[in-house]
This record gives sequence, structure tokens and C-alpha cells, in this order.
Amino acid sequence: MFRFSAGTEYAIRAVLRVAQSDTPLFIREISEKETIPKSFLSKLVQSLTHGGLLEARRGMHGGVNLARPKEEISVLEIIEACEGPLRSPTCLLNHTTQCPRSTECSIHEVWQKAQEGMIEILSKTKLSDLLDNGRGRNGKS
Amino acid sequence: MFRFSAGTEYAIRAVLRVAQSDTPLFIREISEKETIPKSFLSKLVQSLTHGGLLEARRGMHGGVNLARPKEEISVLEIIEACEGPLRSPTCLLNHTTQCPRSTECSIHEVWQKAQEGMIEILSKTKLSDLLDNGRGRNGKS
DNA sequence: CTTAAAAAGACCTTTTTAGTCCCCTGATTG
DNA sequence: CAATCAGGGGACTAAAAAGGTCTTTTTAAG
Repeated sequence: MFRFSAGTEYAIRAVLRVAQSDTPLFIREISEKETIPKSFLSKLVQSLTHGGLLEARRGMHGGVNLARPKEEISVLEIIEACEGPLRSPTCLLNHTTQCPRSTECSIHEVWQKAQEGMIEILSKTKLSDLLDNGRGRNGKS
Repeated sequence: MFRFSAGTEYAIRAVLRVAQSDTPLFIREISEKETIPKSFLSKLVQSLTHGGLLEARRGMHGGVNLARPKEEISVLEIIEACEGPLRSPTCLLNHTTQCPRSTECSIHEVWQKAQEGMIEILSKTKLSDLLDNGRGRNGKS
């Protein structure tokens, strides 16, 4: 139904690459391995470093690594870093915090609930959960 | 996080208007009451009639009404009618049904689960549920 | 056959997405 | 300190999607 934008998808792939590496990776390397346009990836890495998910160092021995442990970085954070913070809850039907349409706005509640479910799943899923997959379960609820 | 498009939102409002009326409504009427551009609304109504949600009759005593009872029309159907059918599950990371990237694709599962939750809520919510709101509960789970 | 309403499709405008390009800044090393 | 290699960051662009208009056609009722 809802799909990630190309940028967000690239970002997820890039972060997972970095998470799997012991040493810093160059943007160029990630770009090649994941076939993401280098200059576009560069932008995404900027967003991710600003978001506090990645750290990047310049110069010859530079490269990108995780800013925090795998266990503490959620998929939701990656999405937010790329697409901007989630919009605060507003009336679905007129995009304000006021709600002049009394009857119709009942949809608001439903939508809110649906979104909260999704957000919970995405925020509970950490990089470490994605990486264990297939080689040893970690018994996550 | 994810927002309805303007069209989908208009469609929901329009369908709710129709659902509240005993007699058929003209597109013009809905357009005025909901302040939706008339010719744009006209398109949306077409999508909704094609989707089997609304019935429209032409001519002097024409207008739009529900094609099925309020209890049988879900919010999800409205969304699908406007935005096309939900895409079938594919690998999140490369948009095919194959999944060449073994490790990274674990994200697929999570995303799938998150979407299913949302879809379930939206498909269980019928027009009747939205209209009862505030004037008599119907004990829906 | 006139009138009123939806259907349909061509068209247009604005916004968003996806990406490129180029120069700047910071670190390393000879 | 200069060369070089890496990321930072802004301006820019092309293409696609969203949002909306306009005009003509079809259908139904009086």
C-alpha cells in the first residue's frame, strides 16, 4: 500500500551494510555494492549523520560507521531521518489540529490507531534484529 | 507518517456525505458542502463507482448513492478505489518477488507485518462504524 | 427535443522525487 | 605546506506524480 521512497530504501540498505562491517566503509564502496548512485547516497548519508544514526569521517582513512550500537537504531529512525519527522497528529480531514467537521472526523481516530500500530513495529525493530535473521534467533517478542 | 492524498481524503468525505443521505446527492451538492473542486470530485466519483462503492445516475433526477449498505463498505476499499489496488507483496529492497539480497531483506518481513496490521484496521472499519461515532456506541471490538 | 446531470478524456500546473554537479572543508601524508 | 582523498553542502535539473481544469459526449427525465 504505502511504499518507501527510493531514498529511504537506499538508506536502509546503506545502514545495514555499514552495520555489517567492522571497519568504516567509504560512500563509494557502499554505492558500488548496493548500486546506489554515489552522489545521491552522499546526500542520504548526510541526513543520517544529522539524524545521529551514522558517523562519517573525511580524509584518507575516513568512511562511515554507525553512531550508536546496532541494538539501539530502529528502522523508524532511518525513515524519519530521510523523510523528515513524522507529522504531529492533526485532523485527518482538514490537516489542522482543530476539527470542524464533527461527524466525518471519526475517521481520524481509526487512522491514528492504524498508524500507531505501524510506528510501534517500526520503532521496535532494530538493526540487530534485521541482521540476526536466518543465522540464530534472538527470541525477540 | 503516511498521509492520505488529497484525492483519497476527498473521496472519504464524499462517501460519508452520501452515506448520511437518504436520497441521491448531486456531485455539485457534495462539492459545495465539502468544498471539493467539482470536476475533481467528478473523477473521484467515477473511481468509486468503478470500484463498486457508489452508484451514479445521470439526468435530471440523477445523483450519487451507495452501491452497497454502509455496513459493507470499508475505509480500505475507498483508499484502494482511489489509489489503485494495493501492491502485492514483493521484496522490499528491490521491488521484485525474487529476493537476491539475503541478509538485508529481513526488513521485508517487518514491513509486511506492519502493513498487514494497518490493512486489517482499515478493512474492518466500515462506513457504519464511522457514522455512529458520538451518537450511540455499537460495541465494536 | 431540451435540459440537467454524470462520464470520459485531453490538457495543464504545481509539487515531489530522484538525481547530478561543482565547489568547499577537513584529514592524512609525503 | 601542498597534494590528495574523503565527506559536506548548496544549486540545479529532469522526470514523474499529484492536483485540478475544460470540453465534449452520453444518458435520463420532462
